[in-house]
Amino acid sequence: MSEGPTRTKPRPSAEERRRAILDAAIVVFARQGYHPTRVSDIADEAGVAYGLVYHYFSSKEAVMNELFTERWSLLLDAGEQVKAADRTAREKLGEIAGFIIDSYRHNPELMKVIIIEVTRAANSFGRTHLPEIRRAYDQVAAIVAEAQRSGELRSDIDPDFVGRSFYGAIEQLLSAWVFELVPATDEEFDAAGAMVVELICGGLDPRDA
Amino acid sequence: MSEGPTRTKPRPSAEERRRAILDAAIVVFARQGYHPTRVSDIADEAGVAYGLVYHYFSSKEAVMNELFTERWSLLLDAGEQVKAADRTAREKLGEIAGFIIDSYRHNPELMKVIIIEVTRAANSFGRTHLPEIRRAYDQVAAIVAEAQRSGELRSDIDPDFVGRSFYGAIEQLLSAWVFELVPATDEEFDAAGAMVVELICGGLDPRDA
DNA sequence: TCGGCTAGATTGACTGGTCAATCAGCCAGT
DNA sequence: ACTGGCTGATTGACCAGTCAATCTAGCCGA
Repeated sequence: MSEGPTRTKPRPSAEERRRAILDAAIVVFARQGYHPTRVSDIADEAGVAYGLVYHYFSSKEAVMNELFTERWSLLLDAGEQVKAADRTAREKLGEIAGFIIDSYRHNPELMKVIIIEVTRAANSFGRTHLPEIRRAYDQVAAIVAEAQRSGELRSDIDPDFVGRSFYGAIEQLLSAWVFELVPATDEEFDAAGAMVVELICGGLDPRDA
Repeated sequence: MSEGPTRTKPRPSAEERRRAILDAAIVVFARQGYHPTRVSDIADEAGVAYGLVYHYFSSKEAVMNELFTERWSLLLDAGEQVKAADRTAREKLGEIAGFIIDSYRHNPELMKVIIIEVTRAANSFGRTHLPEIRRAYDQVAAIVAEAQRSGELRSDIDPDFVGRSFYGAIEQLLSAWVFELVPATDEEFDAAGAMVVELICGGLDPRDA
């Protein structure tokens, strides 16, 4: 076989290896779910030896935590930005919804794993990461509370409840795409954000239409 | 020890035994979650031998399925009743929310198990029972669709999306009680139903208030 | 330039512990 | 004395995490 003249396979850097393992984990977690996947599945998908996973991560659980934390901190950062911006509450909620929907659009497997295995998995990772998850709810609640103070939104509904419901609606939205109950097309993605905001902010009353 | 004169322990009927096992399962599933509970935990809680669980049920999974199906069919029946009733959509959704909240009020452990282990557990029982779960969403969607046709509700939001969001909000509501983020008091129970309906049907617009 | 040397990366067979499910009988009630 | 509800020790499968051995890159002194 003709080999290149100098080197044919430069060994990947530690960072690249780590990334390869994380990316492989996204693929297999998305395909089979967290619990049914064996560590060897991750290693095989990444094309590395079983033991190497433990060289870069302390446990299978740590791999999952890394995936979640990495992405969720982006979401929280975006939320803080939006919260501080000078816009109507409606626009702010629209941007948060849009950010999440775009995350799904560009990285459906990762978002599937995060929604199914963490956010909705109240007894496993959802329990562990409750504080971070709540922080996202609280951002929405804060936006709503401020808008209630200024009179932009009616004040007779608990803002914490709105925050939870907002994410409840979004979870259901993504779940429907994940389980292919609704086609995950660009048109759906574009329409979905507006729908969440309309439902939560605008309600269903015809006086509004 | 003074024993009664005739019989001290009439052996429980088969039906009673079966019930005792199901009730024990509710307690331990609610306490520890489905996956971490061993079949011996159920047997111990019920005060029966390990093997007896397998006399009445084919597997640990079958116990869980029975718990879910038993209760969910009540919910679906109630939903059909409400759907057919002669009321406004607002009232109908209020009754469905009220039914679920009352279920939690009177049987918090069972509802905890159903919400956490089935409804929100998209990768285990949630997957298995998706068709039945969807049926509940569809009832809400049908109520909304009819109200849209009659003009009671605005028509520019997909009723299927409303159905999913409605249950998304309720899931979050119950989850908050389950994890004691919000006190599960009678006042909360009474207020919660109205809040769901207001948010989903009434929206947040002050023009409405 | 070359060989030896070390640290860190990489390998995968193996171990230990966990349970779900089975099954060979036991015994209470008739 | 029979029979079917009932018992619980046993078995078999599974898999996360360990670890001793091997490899490789790059450094250093001759």
